Amino acid sequence: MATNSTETTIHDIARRLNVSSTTVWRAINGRQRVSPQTRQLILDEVERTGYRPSLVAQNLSSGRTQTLGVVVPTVANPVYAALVRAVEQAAFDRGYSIILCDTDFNRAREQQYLDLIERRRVEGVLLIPFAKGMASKNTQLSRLVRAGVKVVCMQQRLPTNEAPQVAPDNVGAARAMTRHLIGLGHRRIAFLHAGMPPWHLSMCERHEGYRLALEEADLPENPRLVVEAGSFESMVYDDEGEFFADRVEDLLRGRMRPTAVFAPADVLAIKAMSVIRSLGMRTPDDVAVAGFDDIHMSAYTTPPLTTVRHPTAAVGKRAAELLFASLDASASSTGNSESCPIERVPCELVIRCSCGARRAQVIPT
Amino acid sequence: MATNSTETTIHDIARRLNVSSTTVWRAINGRQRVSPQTRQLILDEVERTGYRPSLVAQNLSSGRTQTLGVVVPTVANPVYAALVRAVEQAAFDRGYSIILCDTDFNRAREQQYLDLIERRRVEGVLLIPFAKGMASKNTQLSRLVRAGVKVVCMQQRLPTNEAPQVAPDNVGAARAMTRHLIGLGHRRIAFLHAGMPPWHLSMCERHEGYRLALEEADLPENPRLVVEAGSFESMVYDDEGEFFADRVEDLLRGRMRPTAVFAPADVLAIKAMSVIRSLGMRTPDDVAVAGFDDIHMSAYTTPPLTTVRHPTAAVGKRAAELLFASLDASASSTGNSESCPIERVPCELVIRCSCGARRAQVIPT
DNA sequence: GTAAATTGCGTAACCGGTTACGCATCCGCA
DNA sequence: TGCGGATGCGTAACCGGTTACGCAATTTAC
Repeated sequence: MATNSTETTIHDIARRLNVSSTTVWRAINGRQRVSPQTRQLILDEVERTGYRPSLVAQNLSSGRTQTLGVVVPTVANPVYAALVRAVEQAAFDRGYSIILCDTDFNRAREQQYLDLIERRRVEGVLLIPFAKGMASKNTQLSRLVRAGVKVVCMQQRLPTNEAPQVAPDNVGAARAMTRHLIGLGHRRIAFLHAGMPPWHLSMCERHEGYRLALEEADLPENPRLVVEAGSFESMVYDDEGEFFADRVEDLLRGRMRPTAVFAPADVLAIKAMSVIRSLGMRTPDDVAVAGFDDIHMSAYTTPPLTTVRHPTAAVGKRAAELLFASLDASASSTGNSESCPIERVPCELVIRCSCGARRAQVIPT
Repeated sequence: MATNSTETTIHDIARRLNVSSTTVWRAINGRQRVSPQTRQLILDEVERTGYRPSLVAQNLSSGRTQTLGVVVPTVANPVYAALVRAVEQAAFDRGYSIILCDTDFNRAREQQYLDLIERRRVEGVLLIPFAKGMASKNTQLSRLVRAGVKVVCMQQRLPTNEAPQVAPDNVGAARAMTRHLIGLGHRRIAFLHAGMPPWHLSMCERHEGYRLALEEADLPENPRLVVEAGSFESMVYDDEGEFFADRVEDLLRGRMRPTAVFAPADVLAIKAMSVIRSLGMRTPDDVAVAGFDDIHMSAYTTPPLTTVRHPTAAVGKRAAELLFASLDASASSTGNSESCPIERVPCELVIRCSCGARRAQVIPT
């Protein structure tokens, strides 16, 4: 029962003009023949009353909601925000709306959202899967997939392989960056691991790239240079920021002092530079720093940050394309592919001063 | 015509159990009496089939969509992202979903989104009104308001006073920060204006606060110290970043060289510090820098940025509260308040090193 | 023992837009 | 004059959940 009084319906217009609502529909949608006079009469009335067809009703009768769910740990993270943005643009171009679901790194909330999304009958879901306790089975997600809702993961893999994924080439890019550092003469390169496996798989992939590059160069990986610097959430919320600072300080004060630090996220790298400065050391003279993501601010830090350019726009766009392709396929045929490929988007190295470069430079990997 | 095959409805369940769909409804919603046996039979079947009621159908029949539209210029801006987050949390707590509309600073897109939002029959809209050409009448917004959709503005005022607004106390906070700079002995304080009036009213308000503080201290405002440093969009997208850098460089190289720079947004302040460094000057020794917003990164810049803490969480939360209050009122009575108050949320000064402080300090305004 | 109230459940209509079907009416053409 | 087809429009049912109404069966009350 509509509480709003001022909502004009197709039936109101029909009644006022003594025609059937079907005729009004035809006049508005121009799909079937209506006499020019009747059409004009109806369009005038539509104009006069400011009638807008209800998408709620259209959705119900068409069985299509033209809506996607976008589930992310937090839009406060600039990388996730960029992904959301890219996805949103792609959806808008296809006439789809985005329901934003910010899970706040919270597993229960994620599950609640996935349930809500299912009840809202969204056509597809774009997911950055990341929440405490992710290792266990994602019941709601499995439900969704079984219910025929298309799901594509971005940025971060799903431990269970239930949905196709689009992500940056974390291993390749981290390897290239580590190679770059080795090429600059660094032999003691630290890695600031944030996020325990298997929660944050992309961090693990970047770690893998780091490891591979060391191996290639016959440099044994030194466990004392791999710092478990706290959970990823702590980067975004300051609460545990102290823990991170303490770990980095331990690293820099220890006997195995690195000449370079590779932080697998710019937010971490920037915080690391802040710690370095607070210890009276200088970047890059005493310690070189490299990041990952190339968030907007990284070009303006002191010194500007050498980093990996995370192709957020490309990842988001590609994920949306994959999702729409999947929707189109299931609309036309019984497209039951069941394959869940992982697509990798290449990254670039952005060489700036934090590793000693004089001029900024962009290198494809 | 539903294309999905696997969608269980309340009628399917009813048919399978030889009861009416009304009975199924009653068993699920527990609002009217059903015999224990029938209830159990139905609940078992619901469980077995994994039935989830369609919110699309519920929305149509109830006339309430439990959905809000959130319209922002871009989630790439950390301040807007923080507002979206706060709003999203508040909405989630009330069982509402958020449709995210990123207008990309684009007027036409904003209008398209507002139209889409109206057709989707959202119950309310939270808007950060800001798009090129905003000075002209916002036709779609007026439509919405007339159609009875509740609108609350955040962060930024609407030139036409059509909706209540929640915003930080820009004037008061900018005044307090300018006072602080004056108190430190600065006499030539520059203001980096970004965004021509009347597009970016909050920038203008901050400018007003700056002006008031100067006036109080009997310091005449020097037009050469007020730099029109490009549009706000240029801060977020790098395209015109050069223009900003050039203007700041002109300022610092000019004969009226300031001893302090007040940038009415942290992203601007951070870029300004980057320019200062590139000119071989130092912050705060040669030029002090103050920002506005206290984005997450500002605590980790070199040097850490003195800034105004923008109460994004409070603003977003309050805006959502106002919107819900308005929805509740129109549901119960004919609540036709027609008043569009502007609510101001107080800010704090966050004193860090970029203005010469030794210890970080937070001061209420 | 009968009236009244309660319980359990079905029917039908509604929310607003969409669509299959069918029936007049009108036109062209032979 | 008659036939085929196009034109213009209305009827009714449907999408899936909700709800007013009412009826029969059972329980309670006096």
